[in-house]
Amino acid sequence: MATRSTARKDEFDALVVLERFLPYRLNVLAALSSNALAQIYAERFGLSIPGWRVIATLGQYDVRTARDIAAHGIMHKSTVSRAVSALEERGLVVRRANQQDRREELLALTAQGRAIYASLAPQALAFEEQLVSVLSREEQRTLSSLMDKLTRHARAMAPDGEAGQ
Amino acid sequence: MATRSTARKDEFDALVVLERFLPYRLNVLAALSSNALAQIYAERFGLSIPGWRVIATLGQYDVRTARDIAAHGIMHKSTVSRAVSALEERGLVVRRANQQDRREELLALTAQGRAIYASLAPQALAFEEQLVSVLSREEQRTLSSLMDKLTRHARAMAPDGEAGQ
DNA sequence: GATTAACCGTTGCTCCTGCAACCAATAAGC
DNA sequence: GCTTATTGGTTGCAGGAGCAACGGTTAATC
Repeated sequence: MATRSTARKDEFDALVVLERFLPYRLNVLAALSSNALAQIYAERFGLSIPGWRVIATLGQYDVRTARDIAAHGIMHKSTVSRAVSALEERGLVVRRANQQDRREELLALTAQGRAIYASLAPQALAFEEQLVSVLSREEQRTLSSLMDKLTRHARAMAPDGEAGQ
Repeated sequence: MATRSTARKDEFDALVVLERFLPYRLNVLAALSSNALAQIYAERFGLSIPGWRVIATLGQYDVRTARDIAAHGIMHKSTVSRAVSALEERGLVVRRANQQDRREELLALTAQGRAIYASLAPQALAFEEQLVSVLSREEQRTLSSLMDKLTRHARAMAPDGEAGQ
């Protein structure tokens, strides 16, 4: 193993090569993308990451429960709960009790919330566009399809309801 | 816009479709993979995520500074600092002052640290293998190459030294 | 060569986040 | 129908993580 006194193996007998280890690479890429995106919605709108995710989900789906949002984005339910409270306090989100099942609350954006969504969405898309601009359209489609496959499989692998609780 | 009283747009006029929005998808996939992997090194070895990353980096590169590790894995320098302190206290990592530049410290695994690395690495690889098993070898190579391109570009886009500070 | 700037790493502070326990409501079991 | 389990959501608590300010060291500037 340690043959030389001042060993410098430089990944000779490395067991895991991080640059090829998918979970590590996914984290690095997700962190880079998240950090960059966060600058937009944090600085300009004072939104946290979960806050933006809640708004984006409600912007797309109109009405959802906190549980749905958590499961969709692999967030802890307490994370979503607190994000929703903060957004409600700022008047961006409203809760409405579901009369069919009064355990859950139906969430929706207010007019103000939709305004932020409408203002933020194009900037988010522009960022994404810039990010994927190194790939050809064909490559983008391929990446998309591979990620879908992987995500479906990863969700299936996750212990029971780990797909967000 | 809101044409019907009980609107249910279901992504009709959604500005951002999360299922196709790359940063969101990257986060979801990274979270799924991280959560699953964390179970291995948290439960069996009491390691935090940054802790495991430090060990994996030193396992591969033998000797690195905290700064290197942070930049490599897009972690904040304080995160790495605290992870290293914890690992040192457990006797898994040693610091050695660099005599050429006494600002930085050269980090390395102890025998005990290497033992954990050796025990953990195969399990991590097995998990990765299981994760990518939905893809053919060809698809795995393609994904790998696309992710490399994207990551290089994302690193270049990041403000100056954001590639880990 | 003295001052200034840049850099590595640590730490106090604060906020975030996950866990687990909990409340309220519904569903299941008997 | 009453008890028990499950579920959606909240919250106290404790650990984790980012920010910014700092000490100590080296590089740059003049």
